[in-house]
Amino acid sequence: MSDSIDVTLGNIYAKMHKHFGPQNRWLAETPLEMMIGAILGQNSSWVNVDKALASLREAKLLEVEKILTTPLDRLADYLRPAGYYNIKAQRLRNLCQCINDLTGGNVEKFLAFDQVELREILVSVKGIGPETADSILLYAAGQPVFIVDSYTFRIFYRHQLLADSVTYYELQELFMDNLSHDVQTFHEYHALLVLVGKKFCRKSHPLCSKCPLQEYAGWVPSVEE
DNA sequence: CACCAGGCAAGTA
DNA sequence: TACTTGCATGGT
Repeated sequence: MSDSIDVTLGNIYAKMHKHFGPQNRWLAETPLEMMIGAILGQNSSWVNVDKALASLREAKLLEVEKILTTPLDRLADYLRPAGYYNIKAQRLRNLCQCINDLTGGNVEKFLAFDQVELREILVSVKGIGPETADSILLYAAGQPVFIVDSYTFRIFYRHQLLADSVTYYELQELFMDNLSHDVQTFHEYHALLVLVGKKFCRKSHPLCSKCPLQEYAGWVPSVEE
């Protein structure tokens, strides 16, 4: 077909990268801070997560031991700006308890577990689901896993690039089967999807004609053998 | 004012 | 298994 366009996940990435340029995403100062940020970021804006992280840092609570020993209601108080502060305080506790149990509180050792094993450990922690686990794997452990989030679903669904019934793992598999497993690329791809989602693919809005991915709407991404 | 933000677990049928 | 609901502050 002379008028067909080549729709691959690589081309979609290239299109976004050309439109927005490279992304310098926020990165926490330490791996533990990354993990905490991943939990605080659940269904919350990062502006507010940063405030919570800053107050934790100010109070010198960014340590496994401190999070385990600080009274839950006091810990929760620092988390207020991030929302869901009671639940998130407990979730931070659960993660730190897990790190303590497995490696005596040694974060480096904890993150050095084999990728598959670490993922199983993470999702077994109450309060850590698929996306939070993958965020920790990519950003804190430096493992090449693709993070699927609500923006990823919404952007691809709205452009009719996938059925609404696909699961987290099916979509993750699609990306990981068709992209090179490169940490930096996965960082960038995810960041660009978040950007496109915020700018051109918001909830309760129709397909946006200004979206750089608009020309791909209705095509089925070709898959490598 | 209404709506939304880089989810997750628990409850219901 | 497949929905629905609670959690909560702060920005647009």
